[in-house]
Amino acid sequence: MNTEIAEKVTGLFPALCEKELLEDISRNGKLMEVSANTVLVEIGSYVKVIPLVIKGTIKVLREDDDGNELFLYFLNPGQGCAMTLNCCMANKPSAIRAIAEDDSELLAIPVDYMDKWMKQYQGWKNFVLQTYSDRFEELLHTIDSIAFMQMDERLVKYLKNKAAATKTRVFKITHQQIAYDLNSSREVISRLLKQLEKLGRIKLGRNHIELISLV
DNA sequence: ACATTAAGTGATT
DNA sequence: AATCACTTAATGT
Repeated sequence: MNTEIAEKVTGLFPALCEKELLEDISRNGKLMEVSANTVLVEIGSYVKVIPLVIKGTIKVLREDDDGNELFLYFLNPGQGCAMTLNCCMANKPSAIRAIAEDDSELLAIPVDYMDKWMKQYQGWKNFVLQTYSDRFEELLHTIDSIAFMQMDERLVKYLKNKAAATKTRVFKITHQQIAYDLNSSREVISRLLKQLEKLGRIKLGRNHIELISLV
């Protein structure tokens, strides 16, 4: 029994605290460290492990037919990837790409245990359902923001989101990358960022953005 | 000093 | 809000 894993899971995933489940997890899960920008799940790939986030931030994004990307959401410690759960159970290729936003630590659970644990452990089942539920809600918000919100609001939301996920107010990022994430164009992002700077809500520099007051 | 890349701008759709 | 064509500024070699 790997106590390191057990401790981390108890701390971050209270839903998974059943004794036998905890033992099962610590026996079969593998801790892995990934550095920033590592691609964890590629679109079209078949996923064989379920990652639970222990430390860091994972960015989940979608891509359209032309290869334009669209940022969906961040995964933080204490969360698992709903898409992965989904794909694993249905044995379908991934519809999303997941990349490490920061240096992160994951607990990888082999998919083979999915079925068994779903039946065997109430806590695991609850965790899976909760994960689905959380993401579903999140996705609805994302849809709202694409369908109904203006770019400026989406940008502010994106910045806030990123700040919350990475727990920092200064990020190293280019306007172009934000444009990719939001499926917009660099000029539009630059102009909107400029406005925010004029309002004193952020501070701009080459390759970095500092958040001042994003209410 | 020069090339490269990020960011700013005005005009057009 | 996106795209184009161009300028300006910062950075690496």
